[in-house]
Amino acid sequence: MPRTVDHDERKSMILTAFVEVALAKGLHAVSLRDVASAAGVSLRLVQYYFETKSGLMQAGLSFLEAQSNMRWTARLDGHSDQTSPRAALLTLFEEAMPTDRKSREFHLLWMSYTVLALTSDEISGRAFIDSPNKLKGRISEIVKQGIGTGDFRSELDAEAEAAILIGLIHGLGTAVLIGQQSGETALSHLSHYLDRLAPNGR
Amino acid sequence: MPRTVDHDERKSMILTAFVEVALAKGLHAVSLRDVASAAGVSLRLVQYYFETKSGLMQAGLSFLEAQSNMRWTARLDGHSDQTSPRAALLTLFEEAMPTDRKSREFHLLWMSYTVLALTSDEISGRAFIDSPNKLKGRISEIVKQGIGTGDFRSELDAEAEAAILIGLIHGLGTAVLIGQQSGETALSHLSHYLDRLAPNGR
DNA sequence: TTTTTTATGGTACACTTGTATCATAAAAAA
DNA sequence: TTTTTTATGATACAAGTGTACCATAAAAAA
Repeated sequence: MPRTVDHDERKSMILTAFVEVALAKGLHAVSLRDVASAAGVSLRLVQYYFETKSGLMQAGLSFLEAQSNMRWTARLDGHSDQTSPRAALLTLFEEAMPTDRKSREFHLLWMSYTVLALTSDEISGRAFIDSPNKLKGRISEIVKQGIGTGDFRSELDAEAEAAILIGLIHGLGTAVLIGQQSGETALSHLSHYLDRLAPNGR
Repeated sequence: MPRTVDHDERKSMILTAFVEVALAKGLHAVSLRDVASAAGVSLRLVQYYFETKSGLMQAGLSFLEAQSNMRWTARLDGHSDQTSPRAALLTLFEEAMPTDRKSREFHLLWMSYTVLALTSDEISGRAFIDSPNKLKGRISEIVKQGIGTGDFRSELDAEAEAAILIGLIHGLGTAVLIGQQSGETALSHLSHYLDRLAPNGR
């Protein structure tokens, strides 16, 4: 096995270029040549590492997912358990809102992929169900915990609350992304909403 | 002026074909030839009526908006004023959830256009802010009215409530669209949420 | 040193795309 | 009836696309 080059490193370099192009021209308009040129490699090399365009697109999605997961764990590390349920949810919201550039980029591409998965079948739609479901599970846990500690009202249905909360997160996130709302007001709305879950809540 | 043909009728016939193709292949993959063939006309004719592809795309968006407006007014006619604020909001939700085929199609295309507007500048992004803002205004009115009649708690901030509600509508709508949630559960969550706005609400 | 495998470059092909051009039927206006 | 405007058809063109094929440097294995 000669010329041993780190395959994964090469791949992620190309994928970084892919993301760059997708952000500049739109995911639907990405071409192999664009990616190659953005990565500073030949067209052939992109083919070599991803076989087909469809392969590149799927790898791009996985790449995004991985990056997002890293972000989430980095953000939620340390924060665990001792903080109040309310603070935990707020941290979740802060991470989920597309406020900084990186996050906005992720939201945009994720949305683009969602549309693609809904129309063509080049992209499997499973990720777009599994990923929010995972988040929903996390939220549900926090809500349950909050009910247990008395931070939240005892009559709350944790599952239903979690469904509403991810709906809110997604809806407000999109509103921020398209510029209908600022990130700050969205967060204040979420905070306002959390107040109502408390037993003494207005 | 010879050969007087109803221009608008011809246009909307072609636009119907456009929507059909966009649903089948995805908005990003629509070609003028596809539309022409779906409409049973020549490529030249599509050019004749819409000049350029960009023209067709923009006309397609206006077409969708117009159709959606017709649906909204048709649904909300008669319902006005006498019904309770809660019932009025529920009707709004029912209309906004992508449950039937027509509504799902609209949601999908609207989302596709949103993505397009965010990446390329072929499509103006204003519609995607104005349209939800109009809805937000309507909701805000209903909430205000509900506060006035005592149906809703007096301490509510109508504007903030409206922002939260459109966020919820959008978020849950997308969840239904991608199949993460059924329309029924989404509606039940919304109904559940509305309970909390009442003065006696849990 | 020869051979074989890995990694990379160059390029050609068939196809689709949007757009532009030339032609023409048909009906109103002269 | 002739002329002019409107509506439609056929087709050509240049550009960009994904994919396939052929070559080759370089390093490990023989």
